[in-house]
Amino acid sequence: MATIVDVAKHCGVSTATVSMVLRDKGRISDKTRQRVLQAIDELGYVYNQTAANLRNQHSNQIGLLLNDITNPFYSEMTAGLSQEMEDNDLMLFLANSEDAVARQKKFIESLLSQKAGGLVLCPAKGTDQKFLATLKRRQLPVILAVRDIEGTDYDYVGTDNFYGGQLVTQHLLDLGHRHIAFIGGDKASKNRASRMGGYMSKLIEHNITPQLGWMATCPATRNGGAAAMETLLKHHPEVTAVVCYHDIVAFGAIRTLRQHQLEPGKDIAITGFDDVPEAADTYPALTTISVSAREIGRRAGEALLERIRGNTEPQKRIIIPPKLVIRQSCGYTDPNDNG
Amino acid sequence: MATIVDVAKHCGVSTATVSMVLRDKGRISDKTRQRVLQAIDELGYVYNQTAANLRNQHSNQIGLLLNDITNPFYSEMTAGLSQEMEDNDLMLFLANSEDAVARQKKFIESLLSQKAGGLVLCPAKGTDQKFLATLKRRQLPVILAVRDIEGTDYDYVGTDNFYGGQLVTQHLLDLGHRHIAFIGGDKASKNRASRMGGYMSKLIEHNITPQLGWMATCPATRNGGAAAMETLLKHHPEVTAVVCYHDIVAFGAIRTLRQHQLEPGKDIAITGFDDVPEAADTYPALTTISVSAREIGRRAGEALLERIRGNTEPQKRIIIPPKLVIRQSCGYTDPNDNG
DNA sequence: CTGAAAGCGCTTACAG
DNA sequence: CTGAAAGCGCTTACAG
Repeated sequence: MATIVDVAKHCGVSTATVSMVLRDKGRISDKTRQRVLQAIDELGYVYNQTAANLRNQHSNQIGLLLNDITNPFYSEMTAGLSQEMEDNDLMLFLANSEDAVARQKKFIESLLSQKAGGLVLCPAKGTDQKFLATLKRRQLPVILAVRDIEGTDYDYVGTDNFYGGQLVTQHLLDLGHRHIAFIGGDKASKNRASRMGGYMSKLIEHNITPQLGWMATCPATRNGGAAAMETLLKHHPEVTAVVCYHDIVAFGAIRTLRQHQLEPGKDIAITGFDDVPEAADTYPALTTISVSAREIGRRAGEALLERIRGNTEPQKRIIIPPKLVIRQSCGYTDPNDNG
Repeated sequence: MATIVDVAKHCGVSTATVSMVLRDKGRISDKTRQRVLQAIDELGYVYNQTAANLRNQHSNQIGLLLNDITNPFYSEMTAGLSQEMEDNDLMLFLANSEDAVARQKKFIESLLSQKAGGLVLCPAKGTDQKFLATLKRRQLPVILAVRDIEGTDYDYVGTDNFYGGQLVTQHLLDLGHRHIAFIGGDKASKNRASRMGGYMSKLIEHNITPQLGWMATCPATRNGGAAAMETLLKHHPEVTAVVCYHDIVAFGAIRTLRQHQLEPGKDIAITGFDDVPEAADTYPALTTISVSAREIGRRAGEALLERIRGNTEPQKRIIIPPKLVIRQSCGYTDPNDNG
């Protein structure tokens, strides 16, 4: 395996020169550059990034930690980030925390040990500021994505969950619904709290008292949504519409509806959050909040790049405005006809 | 930042000793080990993997190249592989080729430059043996996943596409269908050819002449499926059932069906391939071929680990048997009633 | 515009 | 069971 030394010898220059043409740095005469390039070609030289990493004290690698890559929302986000990284010759380390802080910690320690250049973090449930503070000390640039953490000064890229919750609830109210439930999500989830906050604020605005029984937590999965809908149906038959924590929960809830021969959009209105690709293709297609996961990934990548390049501006919070996407899962007609 | 040298000095041993306790190698007396561990703790020493990578001439990093991480099939596979990697303290590089050989090449070159330990490759469309042969020379362990390439001796993990195509076609034939179409997938796709081969073999077995007009290629996306179904409906109204290249194509096709007020499973039978999570939650739920993407990811990881550890057995081909999953998209009743 | 040389932080072969 | 030292292949500060 040829090294930079071989290349240098082969064309009678120093290794410094070779290194410089390799990275387009410093002033090298065109003639020398050509000679070096040719030697590289002739020797089949391959740049050894591991040596550069050691010498540079940092690598061209960045991490992405997700809770659940299996959720299409995160796949889309990953695609957006991956694109951004590729365009900048950075390599992307991927790991799935599955919402376990222990896994998260392990991954981040590997990152540190690899001298990774940065991290896009969708923090696992239960991540505390203290943990982030230790990260801070280690000088690793971090961008928080999707899930915010209070009391940190890392940049954050996400959406306005409160407003999204309002948007979807207002839509249901406009359609005439008065008995509106909210299901799904973890009790400790801040995003859930915000979405539910938006939901409740709209109920109040319309003089409807939020009922505790209308609000149920559940794992943010298809099965979680299905189970939550099951108990909701049993105990609160008065409900005519349900706001789901996100699309995946909604899909599970719809499954339960169908098992009860209830038609979403006709017998009961249902909404999601995220606007995952599948949402447009279910039957009826899901009315939901579009959050542009891909855009979140892209913007997180951009923000991370800036930090890696040494930008030390104060904390930035990039909030991508949510949009209501009206499809068929809330029907077209006056819901009072059915409820 | 403390190094191994600092640790060694701090407890009066050599760096060799520290290195050895760090990696649980060689014989170190328990007393020495304890002293070293304590020094590490006291100094807040962090192992520098980049130095180890340079010294070892290879890293603890492996690559995963996908065509489309946005397809839930690949997300599931990624989750399976990621799990396997984590269990073995390997880091996973992810990249999306989007079926462009140029991107694929670039990623693999980065991997080589990083001295990655191996690669799980879902080759991009148009990958030729020649390219794989050069990889071979570079000594990078590679496992092919999902898409096979002829004329290479790399291990392969995938499913039996031909048999899967047969399974689904036989099901449709059993239900009484005689005019069965096959839509979706790229003309050059080997997997598509195999699935379609299975489909045709079953038609022939039942004395049905496969019609060219019943078989349409299309991009393997939702929109591709939707468009293909559109033209099929227009030109071949005699068709009562359609085998889709995979689930995502089927979801797009179903969208078109709905737009024409056609009910899948009643007016027309439709099947998928992959058994993506969504398939169980669409309405009607999709009859499809289960391929266990997660298992493919896991097995690919296992196979790669073996190769990394120096196993030089001849090429291994791991074929995970496909299973027919009957749901509602082909109906329950005699399809002749409708067609 | 180019060269000589130190050093990044490990691991391992060798000696004891 | 442990130590001294070479070397992995780069990059950069310095000198010219």
